[in-house]
Amino acid sequence: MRISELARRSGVPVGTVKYYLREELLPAGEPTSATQAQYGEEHVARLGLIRALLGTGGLSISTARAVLAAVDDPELSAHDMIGAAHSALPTMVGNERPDLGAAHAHLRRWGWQVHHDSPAVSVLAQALQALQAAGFDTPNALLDRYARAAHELGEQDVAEVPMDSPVEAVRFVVIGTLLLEPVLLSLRRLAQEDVSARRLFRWPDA
Amino acid sequence: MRISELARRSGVPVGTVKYYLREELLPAGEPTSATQAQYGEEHVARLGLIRALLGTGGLSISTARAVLAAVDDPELSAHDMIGAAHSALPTMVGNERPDLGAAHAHLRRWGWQVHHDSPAVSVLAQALQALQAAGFDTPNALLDRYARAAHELGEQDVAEVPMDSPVEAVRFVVIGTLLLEPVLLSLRRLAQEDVSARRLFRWPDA
DNA sequence: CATTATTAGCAAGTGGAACTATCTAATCAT
DNA sequence: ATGATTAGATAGTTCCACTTGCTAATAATG
Repeated sequence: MRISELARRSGVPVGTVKYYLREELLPAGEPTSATQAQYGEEHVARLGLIRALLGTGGLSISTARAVLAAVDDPELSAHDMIGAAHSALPTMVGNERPDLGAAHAHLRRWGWQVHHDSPAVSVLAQALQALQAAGFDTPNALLDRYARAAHELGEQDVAEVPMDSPVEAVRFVVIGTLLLEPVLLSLRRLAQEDVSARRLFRWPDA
Repeated sequence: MRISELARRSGVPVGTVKYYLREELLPAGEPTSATQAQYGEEHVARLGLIRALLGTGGLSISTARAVLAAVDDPELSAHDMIGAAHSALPTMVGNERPDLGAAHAHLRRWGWQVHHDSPAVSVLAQALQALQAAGFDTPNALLDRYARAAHELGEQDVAEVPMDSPVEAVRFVVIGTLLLEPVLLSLRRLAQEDVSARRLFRWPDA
């Protein structure tokens, strides 16, 4: 398959395919001459993954490159995998490092064993800070409930990782972690709608 | 307080404050002359909220404007509020409308009462499509567990909405829905880390 | 074999988003 | 009255994810 067919099959414009090649998101095809290369089914699948990461996953090109590198790495061993996957994932931090104190206090309260400098801790800390800056109170009870729900999900996520193949496991963790996020968020919103509809939520006629 | 002090207090550069004024994210101050205006504490707080929405919340300027308009609207009545809040929230869709069939099938299975054309349904549908495009299998069992966790959170979210003041309620729903999202996502990742650490997750020595 | 289409690879351009800088005329602070 | 500050407007900047336009080489077709 040549580039134009690859473009047709994947629904990605030729120019964009070339761009992804340049950005090393998509591996080069097998060159058959100075101006031609062959692409296979794996390229079609890879483009599907790339579009999913960039679109729904909301990743930048450079983050996607890191994530895909993790997916490709056959050396990635075991428990480090989740760590590697997570550190390849986007942190959306950007600005100064937030105060990790509150976040660590919560983690201690829940007895969670996590790396002290895990990027997710920074994200949590920053999110808590943002809530505070926005004047939104976050009592422990609320966070505890969120933590419990998150922990149930985390257990299920980890339990489902296919243990027979490291390559598949990395794929599973990286993609599952990232692409299930919008699923989770939209389900939460839909659940809010459902609950509020069920309660026929109304004000006492202001 | 004049603009330079407002900028100092909030940590937002003067030029950016002016930009937010232009974009109608921040209400104008009380003008004291043709070239001067007074700002108050509410402006400082509002800037905190704006930065939280734009930064941690990941909203665009135009989406933030819609969200803030919802927060400001004292008319917004009751159960419509959650709907209004949600429709003001970002959909991150952008491209063509996805096939809603699968999403609706799940919602029917769960017996959730949601608006057929709720934006969250589109987000869910698109996320499911992205998973499929990425070659990631999402069996019903997995989604069911996610739905159950999400529904628990949704119940708690709705139960905590302060019913005594419509204005506060809108604030709570909009900010809570948006700014707790990164909290939830980071907690899920941390829970994954915790679970995988506990299991001393290892391969059988490849 | 001649002609047309396609391709790899590269450089430059585009459009949107979120600021950031500059300027002017008015006003304030001392 | 002299320097600092401000509102308001316009223009410029930076970054990002493409997109366009090229060239020289190769492939497909009649």
